[in-house]
Amino acid sequence: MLERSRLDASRRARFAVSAPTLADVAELAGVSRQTVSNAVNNPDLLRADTLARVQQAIDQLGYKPNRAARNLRTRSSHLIGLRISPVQEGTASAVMDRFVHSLVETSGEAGYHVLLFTSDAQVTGDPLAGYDELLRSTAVDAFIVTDTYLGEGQASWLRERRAPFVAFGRPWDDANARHPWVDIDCAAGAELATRHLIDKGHTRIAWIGWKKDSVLGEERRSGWLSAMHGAGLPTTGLASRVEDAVGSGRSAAQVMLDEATPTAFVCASDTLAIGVMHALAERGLQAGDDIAVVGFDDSQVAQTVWPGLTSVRQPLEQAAIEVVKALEGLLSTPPQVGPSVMLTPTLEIRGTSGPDRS
Amino acid sequence: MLERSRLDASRRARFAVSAPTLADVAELAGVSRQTVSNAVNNPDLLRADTLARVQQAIDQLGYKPNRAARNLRTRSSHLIGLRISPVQEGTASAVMDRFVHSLVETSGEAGYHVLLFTSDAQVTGDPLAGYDELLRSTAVDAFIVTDTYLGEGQASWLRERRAPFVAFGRPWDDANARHPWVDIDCAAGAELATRHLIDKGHTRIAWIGWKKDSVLGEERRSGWLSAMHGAGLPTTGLASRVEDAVGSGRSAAQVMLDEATPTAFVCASDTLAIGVMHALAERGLQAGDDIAVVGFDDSQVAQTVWPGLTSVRQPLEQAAIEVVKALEGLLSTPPQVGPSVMLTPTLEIRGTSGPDRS
DNA sequence: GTGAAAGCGCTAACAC
DNA sequence: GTGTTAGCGCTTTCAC
Repeated sequence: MLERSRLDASRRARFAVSAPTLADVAELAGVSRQTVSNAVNNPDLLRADTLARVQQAIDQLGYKPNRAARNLRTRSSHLIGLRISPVQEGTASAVMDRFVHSLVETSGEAGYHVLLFTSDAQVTGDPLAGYDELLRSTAVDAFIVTDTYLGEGQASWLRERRAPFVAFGRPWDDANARHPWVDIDCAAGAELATRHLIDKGHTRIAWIGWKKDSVLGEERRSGWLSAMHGAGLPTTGLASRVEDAVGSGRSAAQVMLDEATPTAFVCASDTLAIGVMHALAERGLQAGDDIAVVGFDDSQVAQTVWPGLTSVRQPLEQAAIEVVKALEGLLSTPPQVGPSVMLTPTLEIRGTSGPDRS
Repeated sequence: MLERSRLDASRRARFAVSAPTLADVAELAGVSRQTVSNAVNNPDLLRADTLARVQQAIDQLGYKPNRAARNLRTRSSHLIGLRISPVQEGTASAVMDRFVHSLVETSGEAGYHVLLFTSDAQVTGDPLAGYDELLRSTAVDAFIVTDTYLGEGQASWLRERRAPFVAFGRPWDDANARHPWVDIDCAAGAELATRHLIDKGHTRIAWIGWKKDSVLGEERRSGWLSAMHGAGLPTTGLASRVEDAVGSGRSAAQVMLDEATPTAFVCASDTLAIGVMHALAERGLQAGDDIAVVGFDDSQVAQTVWPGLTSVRQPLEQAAIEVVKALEGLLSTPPQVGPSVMLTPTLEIRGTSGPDRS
């Protein structure tokens, strides 16, 4: 083992053997440090035999380039920041979880790691504080922005500072946005769900959606609308707009059942769909057999609840792949911004979407 | 604006104005670079007026220390690695999600960021590959290890390499383990659930748990056992051990209902509890009114399913706080390893745990 | 194709 | 208290 007097005591205490450096490899392979660097980063530049010798030294020592040094030199961290928002208790949502996982997996393959942070909006009062800190301290190379339906705050702030970022979610407010984004066509999802019910013979299909100020909710609602109109079916009195909560879905369904006699419900979320199922249970009705229900997001609730909630599933794995692809373009030199990507959801058909038996 | 000819073109292209450095602040404040460094890291060393002058220069320039440079110098990244495992589709589990969020929040307050990575076990065949890479490239200061019930592989591997880590989960296999850990007393959770049912008048309370090779499952089962024994109630024929899947819980409940006539079920997970509820629904029985059911983990499913699944809730927020506390000790100089922490879960009482009406 | 020199931005050690 | 010096480990010119 090489003597490493250059190492300070605290490091020795923490790690038994200090990590080998470029210099160690160079010495062992009998080449200069640059040659080792080239072997790692530009192997094509080396002669085959030199490369082999260096490679062997690298393997023998278990050399890995030191991140901090590389980051300092290249001015990049190969880290991407992702802000996560608080878990919504009492709802069925599960989108972020799956997306984060896919993102970590995909970005890992591209050589990036995902750095999580929270907005601390409740602490500092500024939801952008987390971004600012990471950006100014050059901790991350880029950001992934989600929740774009909440407004263009994040996006415009980042754009102003010329911080590279990719949005998962279209720029709802800003038609002139130039940043790369990936989104899922949730109107198509709602349309898919509605058509499925129409195929099952339903003609009075209700929409339980979110309040009008939710752009996402209006978008999903438009899918229901166009499917209904496309089939020449009535929609009057069949739409309801409420908070995204189980109780809200329940009450909305109760009112709807009394006033509009639908045979099926399409909902903007699994949370609302579960609420509808509660309303049915209260009336002794069985979702699927008596009244059809379709949710949105294919949450764990949809997957496990009796008798299985038919639900629109977002292709989050694919979304993550596209996001990372956009990211790689953005971080290459010169930066390349490809076309934005819109993905189409699928429908997971389960027990709650039975045929019309009225 | 200062002229910054030292900056390379690619950086200028990406960020409009380069980040100010220590030298910029020093120049503006009319002090040396070291003094600025002290102002940031050891403000006590400066005279009040110097500190104020430097601070003003910092604010004026919007200076933030460059992470990479600081990391290189201090040999620490203030990053902690957390391996996430694939999302389990079709189950009700939600533990990791909540834990990750709490961890990000808590560690952020302590000056650490959470770096996510996956094992890529399916790709490389080595579940420890992710750890190895991050460790050898000195990308993280420490790890948070979860899933310790799967064996001591991660822990012993990290210990061998003297990598600092805190485990969320006790060292099941290794009584001699010296690393800090935080865990939740799930036996106490199961006991809590069982006692609650006993208080409700139930005497024939069945256990639907995991297979015998699951240490976690056996631990939870022991809580049910001790509550039953403590109340002098019979347990013979009332325990079942199955896979953690809705279908398994359903079949187990069917068999149990036929053979042992329980009036209540305690389950090792919400997933199994949902399975039990399916079995009840198939027999026209109402969970809560006819037969009581209690789950484990307080998942979104428990929170939203009709009529509300009573479930054991793990104090994950508190666990994250304790983990970060242990981490701070571990990363201080000299490293301090405090006592391990065992937290007690609570019971979220909902509709499925009604009184015995038999 | 390989080596020598320089320096990224910061902080530890020491001089004053 | 403050300034000077040195160097963390790497990559980027630029000679040869």
